Amino acid sequence: MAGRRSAAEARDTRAKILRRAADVASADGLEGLTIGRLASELDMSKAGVIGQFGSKEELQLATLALAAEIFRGRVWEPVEHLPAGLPRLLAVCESWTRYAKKPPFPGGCFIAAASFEFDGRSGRVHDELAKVVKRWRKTLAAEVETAVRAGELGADTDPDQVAFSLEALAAGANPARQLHGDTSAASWSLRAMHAVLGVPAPKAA
Amino acid sequence: MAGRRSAAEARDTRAKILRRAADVASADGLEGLTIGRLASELDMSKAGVIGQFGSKEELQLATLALAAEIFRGRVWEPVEHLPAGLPRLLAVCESWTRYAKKPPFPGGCFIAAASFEFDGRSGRVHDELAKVVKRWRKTLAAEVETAVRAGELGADTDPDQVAFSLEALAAGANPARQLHGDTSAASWSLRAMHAVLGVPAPKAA
DNA sequence: CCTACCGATCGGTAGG
DNA sequence: CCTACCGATCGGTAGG
Repeated sequence: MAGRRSAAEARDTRAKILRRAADVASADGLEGLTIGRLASELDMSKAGVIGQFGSKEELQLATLALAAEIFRGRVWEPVEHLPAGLPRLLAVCESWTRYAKKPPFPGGCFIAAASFEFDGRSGRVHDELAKVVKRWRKTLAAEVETAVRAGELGADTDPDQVAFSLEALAAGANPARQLHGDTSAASWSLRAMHAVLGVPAPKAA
Repeated sequence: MAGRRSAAEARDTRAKILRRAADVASADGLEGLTIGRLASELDMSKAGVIGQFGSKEELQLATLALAAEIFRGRVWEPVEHLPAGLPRLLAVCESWTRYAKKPPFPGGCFIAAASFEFDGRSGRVHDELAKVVKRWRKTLAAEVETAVRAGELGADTDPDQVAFSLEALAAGANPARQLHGDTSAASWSLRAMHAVLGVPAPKAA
């Protein structure tokens, strides 16, 4: 036991490491993620952890890729089948808000936290993060464009402006919930998103 | 030379350390702030740096206090003299946006970054940060209430909802500018804040 | 505010 | 994927 493993076992181990890495990084940041801590929490050796990835940076990139995949699975995939334009955009707001309210990681939305953590740095993690977020923004902006063409949103709507606003409002739910314990954070977030899209908010809660 | 210093010299040194600490922490986080790095950048010994504060946590708290003071000086104080309510609220949006566009620290707004960095942790830095942000939210919400009483905002306006939205939109300018290099981040932010306050945006840019 | 030092932990490697 | 190990750096202290 404890020697080299089969390819299938190695894949399992890799997945186990990444799950835990995402949990840790969601709370303590991608930089606060350390190989030694991961090893002890997983009852593995440091060499066993890092051997799967080669370097901490590769581990960070793989963790980011997992988080992006989970985000997509929880926010985009559930609404993908809906008609493009405003209906799907509103559904995204809802799945996004649900995601922010019950995040898959203990520290909340990983992407939002990492965006603020790495915005001032340089390197591959910064670059990859920028790519991931830009892709999501483009998805949102394209949806806004469709809604404008369908006449569901005003002709003077700026898709990039709307995409920026939605993202900022979604991200804001994170510190609101976790820093201040605001239980209404998700509902604030959703109502503000609705307002951006010109959907009237129901009176009171 | 290099022995004990007078009280006045010690104060100067303390201020110099904190300035640099805020610069470093704005880019690399309050946790990424290390005593050794600070010492070498300031051409001091580690003992000289930490001796002023006693522990890293105290240094983090002092850095946060400085950042909060600078924020207040750049965002609130310039508009404090204006009439309370919507006029002052709009002026806050402008000074806030200016602040986000030309931040006093290389890594952008310190408070926003720290909020996302520490929202999932516990301890004195988390608690103090929560206090600082809550104080600011209360200032905003009070201003909204004044505007509602003056009839400048609709009677069904929820002050906490508005405060949340403004803060999220201001914070969002940070990763937009630094992660994606969006030069329009500040203007997106301002226009979205205006929309929240029911102020019509000027057509196009 | 300095020198000199402490134990702990960092990322990572050699070799099996 | 483990043991055993590397140099570098971490936060912090003693003592002047």
